[in-house]
Amino acid sequence: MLPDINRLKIFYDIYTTRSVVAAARQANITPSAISQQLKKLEVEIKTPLFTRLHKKLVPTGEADRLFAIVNPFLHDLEAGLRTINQARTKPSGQLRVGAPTEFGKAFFPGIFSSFRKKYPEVTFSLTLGDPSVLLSMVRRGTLDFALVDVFLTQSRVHGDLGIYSIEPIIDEEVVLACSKNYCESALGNDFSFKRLIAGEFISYQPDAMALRSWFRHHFRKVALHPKIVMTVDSLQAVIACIKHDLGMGIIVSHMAYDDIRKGRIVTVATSRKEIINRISLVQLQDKVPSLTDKTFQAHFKAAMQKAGVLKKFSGHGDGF
Amino acid sequence: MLPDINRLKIFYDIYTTRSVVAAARQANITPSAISQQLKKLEVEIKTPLFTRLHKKLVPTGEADRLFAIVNPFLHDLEAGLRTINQARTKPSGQLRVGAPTEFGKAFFPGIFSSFRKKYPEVTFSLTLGDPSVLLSMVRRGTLDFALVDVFLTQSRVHGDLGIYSIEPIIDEEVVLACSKNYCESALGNDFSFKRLIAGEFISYQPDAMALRSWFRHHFRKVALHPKIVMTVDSLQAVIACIKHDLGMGIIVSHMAYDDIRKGRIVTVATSRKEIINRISLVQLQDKVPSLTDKTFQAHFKAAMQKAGVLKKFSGHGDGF
DNA sequence: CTGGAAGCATTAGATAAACTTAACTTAAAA
DNA sequence: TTTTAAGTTAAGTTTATCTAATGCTTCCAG
Repeated sequence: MLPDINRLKIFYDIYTTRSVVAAARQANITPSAISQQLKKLEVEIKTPLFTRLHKKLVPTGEADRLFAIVNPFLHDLEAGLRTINQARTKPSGQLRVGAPTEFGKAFFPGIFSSFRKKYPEVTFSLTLGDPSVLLSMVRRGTLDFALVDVFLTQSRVHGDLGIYSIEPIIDEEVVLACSKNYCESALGNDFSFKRLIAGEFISYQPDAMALRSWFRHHFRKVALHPKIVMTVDSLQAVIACIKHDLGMGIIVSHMAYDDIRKGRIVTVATSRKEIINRISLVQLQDKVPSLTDKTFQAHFKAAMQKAGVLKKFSGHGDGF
Repeated sequence: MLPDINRLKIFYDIYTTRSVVAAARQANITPSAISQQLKKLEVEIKTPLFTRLHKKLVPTGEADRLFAIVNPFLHDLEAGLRTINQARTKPSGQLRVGAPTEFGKAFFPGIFSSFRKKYPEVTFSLTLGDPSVLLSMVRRGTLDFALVDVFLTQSRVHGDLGIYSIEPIIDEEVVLACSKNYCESALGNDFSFKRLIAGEFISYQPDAMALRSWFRHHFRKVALHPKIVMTVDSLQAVIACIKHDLGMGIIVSHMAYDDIRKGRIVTVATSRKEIINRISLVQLQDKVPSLTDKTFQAHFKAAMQKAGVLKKFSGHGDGF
């Protein structure tokens, strides 16, 4: 059905130059080869493309139509390859990264912005989502890499983790927090299970998964019916609610660093260590990272380092 | 710079199937060949296109971009070739024809219309112009063929006529005509040079070329200062002016067939035969005419035959 | 946990192209 | 007329593509 596509390039050379000899020079082969290729192409598509006039080739209407198809393609191809190739010396092109919803919303806009100041040829596509979604996108090649809470999913990821390279980047401290006010008036500074469970809570989802796992971790008990006074699927919003004395909520400590340091927000401490949410950089094990990948990842890690995530509150931050 | 383009087709097969084996089936070659070609392509463009996962090929971002270029091209190409090929069994596509201005305006709309009733897949591009323009367009392949007053130009066509195939189609009788009224009242039915030159004329151009050559032909004299009462570059308009007794004008007899037959318009007869304007079908000698070409040309000739151009008034109509 | 099965990669050898050289044709220029 | 330039053709060579056979790895079934 389709002709030999290389011949179309030769056709292009002939069409643009209107000459076999000129086309041969352009293609760095002999006129004879050009002539033969053109003939074969005409046989393949069963249509004459040029009327042979002495020392001249006059394109037929079919040649015009074919050229109209081939010409833009060859230009697109050349431009595309130039772009692709230039990405080997200078970061450029689109970077497709995935991140957990809250984490992504909080950090990436700023990181993207600062990165693009250095490398304006790079564009981004940020996908926010659950680990399982992000991992499968990485596996399908839809994402170049993703930041993922691997610990949370490790077990229930379909397919095996062996195909990924997983590099821990930061450990988020997951804490139950409330305002200083609330801590004194509602809890009387008492962090016992009984006292806590009787309080009010702000949750991300109606099922209060995060809350339940916090209680499971810290008290080995299930918080049967926490009194959810507010449900909002945004970390920033939960922090704001806490500050307005609405109740207690699960937050990531470094996201409210200043408020905690200055005592406006209090984290509920128990005898057990805090839950650590390990966020890792996940990419395909066998993928050779592009220059753009590597450059951005370095930039990202530096930014995380600089933000000093976690280390301020506990000691188990630097992972492996 | 550019990679081997055939490999891009193989890349396309791999990308769409995400599998070497499936691509091999599609291309009717062995998986080994596919694998080798992919490897060579990746070396050529110095960019990995797929990360090899067990039993799976995951496209990189570069592969996505390349595919975005190759995919539409292959589809366009296939569609284009289908169209081109179908033109071998059924007239279709664009027919680019040239014609003298007046002749084209008068005949082609109707002929195109009747042709498209039979062959709705054919579209037209009609170029009206002088012989020299039309011939050079034919020579450059911009027109598939043209109707041309060859006699008028024969001598001053640049390049030689040998490259064209020239087939006389019709001989137009070029006459000086006026209304019956005008003939009687203004000329007194006297067609002598003196009487004629004293009359009023309708001309196409201010320089009255056609008029002058009519007088040169019929009286061997130059009509020095004909009294041009109207200038309009349209044969139909000139005929209308004549019918309104405005004066005499050069027209092509068959265009006013009915009016002449019924005596409403009178042609000025002299001792010499009428000027014959031979219109020929011109195309490149060596061009193999497409089915669409041939079908339309047959249709055109039949229509001319049916119109019975010229034969009604004189005998030298059927050319060679 | 062991033994196919399935998919991809690699090699060498076979096959099929693409290319070159050289001779020929033709039309235009000198 | 001779010369030149462009295109074509035929034959031989070179190059590249393909196949066949083999190995590797992972997945799945027994």
